[in-house]
Amino acid sequence: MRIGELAKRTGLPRDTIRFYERNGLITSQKPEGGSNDYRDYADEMIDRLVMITEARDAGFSVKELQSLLQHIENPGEERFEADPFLDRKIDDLKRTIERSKRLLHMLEATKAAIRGPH
Amino acid sequence: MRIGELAKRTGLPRDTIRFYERNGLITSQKPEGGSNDYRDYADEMIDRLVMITEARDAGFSVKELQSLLQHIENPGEERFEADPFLDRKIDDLKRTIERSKRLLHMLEATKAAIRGPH
DNA sequence: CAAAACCATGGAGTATTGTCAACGGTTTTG
DNA sequence: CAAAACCGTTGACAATACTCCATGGTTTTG
Repeated sequence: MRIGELAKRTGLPRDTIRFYERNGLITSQKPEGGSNDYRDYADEMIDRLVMITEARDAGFSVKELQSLLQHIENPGEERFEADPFLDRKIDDLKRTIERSKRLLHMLEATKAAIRGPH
Repeated sequence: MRIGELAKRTGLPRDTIRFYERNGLITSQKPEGGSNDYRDYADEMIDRLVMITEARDAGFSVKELQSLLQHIENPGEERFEADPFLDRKIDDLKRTIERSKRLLHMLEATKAAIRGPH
């Protein structure tokens, strides 16, 4: 699949996809002896981009995603051992969820206060 | 309280506090006929900055916080009516929480997969 | 009272995350 | 086959959120 189709399927602009690729978040194959230099994307990149978008929206930076995807793709080495990076990200996420819940309750209380007692 | 103490109590750098003030997130009194031009901060600004930090960490932009704090401070006008801005922010927050939970489960699954079956 | 610590302002600098435009080549389509 | 649609690269531009520095004045401290 070429970049235009990938863009259509994920809803992301082409330039954003290229940006993520430059930063190692996704990969493509460049046809060897072809007459063009168009990137060719595997189907899996669709899900991957959707996941990347979710993670970005959840506060993960591109740099964090580089490491994260690396760890997910390439478990290798530290099998049977704790992965400090993964553990830290999991903790961050838990804290983010708690923080968001606190904020949510605050906003809901504010809303109730504004509407006044009924 | 002057900016140095506020910085110590909130853990934020002075420049960040000034930045937030420039952007209308907090306020201070400038002594009228004094011999200096030092800002004077009320105690409430401590909690306010803590809340701002939480909201920033939860993904709120400074611009959003401007509006949000305005709405919280100044309910006035639309009493007894729905506040679209507040409602939208509440929805955003709910979506963020769900998104983060999905991601959390994914990371935990990844962790389990890496550790392998026991 | 002098040195150290603190404060203000203005403006420059930085990192992150895209987004856009220009230019030139390739593919698809009517 | 010509125009439209697509693709690549490079480099500029932009918004956001700080962060730092220079300069100069004020307050605190030993």
